[in-house]
Amino acid sequence: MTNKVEICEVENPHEKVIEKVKEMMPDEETLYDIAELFKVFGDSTRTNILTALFESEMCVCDICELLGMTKSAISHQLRVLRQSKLVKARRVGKEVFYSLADDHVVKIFEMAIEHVLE
Amino acid sequence: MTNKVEICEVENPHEKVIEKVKEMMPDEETLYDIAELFKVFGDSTRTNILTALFESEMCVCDICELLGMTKSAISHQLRVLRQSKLVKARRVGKEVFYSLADDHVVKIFEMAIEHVLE
DNA sequence: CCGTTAGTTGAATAATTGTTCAACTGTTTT
DNA sequence: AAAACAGTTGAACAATTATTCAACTAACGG
Repeated sequence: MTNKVEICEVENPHEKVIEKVKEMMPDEETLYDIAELFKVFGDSTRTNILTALFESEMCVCDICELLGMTKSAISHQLRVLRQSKLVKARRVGKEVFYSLADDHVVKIFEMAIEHVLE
Repeated sequence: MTNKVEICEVENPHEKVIEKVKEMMPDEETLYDIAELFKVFGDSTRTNILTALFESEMCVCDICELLGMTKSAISHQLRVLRQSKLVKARRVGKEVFYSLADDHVVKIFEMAIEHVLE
C-alpha cells in the first residue's frame, strides 16, 4: 500500500528534527507576543524615544525638540509605547512626563547595540 | 533685548535635560541600525524561523513543514535574515541548510521572552 | 473669562511590506 | 536527456502603518 510513505515517516531524519524543534519552541502565543514587542521596537522614532528615556524622564515637548519632530507625531508613538506597557506617564500641570515602565527594555537594547556594533 | 530667551536658555531645566540626554544617546547611525534589526525581528514568520534555528539547523523544506507555509514565503523571509547577517546557508546536494550566524540573537530573544512572560 | 501652552486624537495620505503566483536555476535520479 | 525535487526570484496585490493636518481637551496666567 503506502509503504514508501510509512518508511519515510519512521526513518526520515528530517521528520525527527522537525519533531524535536517543535517540542523545544516556545508556544505560539509567546512567539506572537515576541514579534509584537519587536515590531514596537522596529521604528526609528520609537527607538529614539526609548533610548532617550534611558537617561531621564522627559515631557512630550522635550522629546519633540530632541528629535526635531511634531508634538502630534511623538504623541502618536508614545501612545503605542504606552499601550505596549513600555512607558508610563505622569501629569505635572500642563506637562506630561514620560519614563520607562520596565528595566527589561534596557537590557534588550544593550544586547542589540552590542550586536550592531559587532 | 532678548533677555527672556537668554534667561530661559540658562535657567530652563528642560534645556539641561535635553542637552544631557543628547550626550548620552548612541549616535544616529547606531540608533538606525538598532531599529532595522528590531524591524527584522518584528515579524512572526521570521521570529518563528529564528527560534526554530535555536534548536537545530534546518533545510528550507523542513522549515516550511514546521510552520505550515510555502517554500516561496519562507525563502523570501530567509533572504531578509541572510541580508541582515542573522542566518547563514550551506548547500548539501539539492537542499540548503540554514543556521544561526550569531549568538547575540539568542540572548536578545531570551530577554524578550522573559519580558513577554512578565 | 479669555488667550495661551501642552498634549491627545481621528481621518487621510503615502510608504512600506508579507504573501502569492509563476517562472526560473541547480542538483539528483532514472 | 528528461523528469523530479529543492530552492530562489520578481512582479502584483493586499494589508499595515508612520506622519501630517485639523480639531479637540486640559491646565495655567492675566
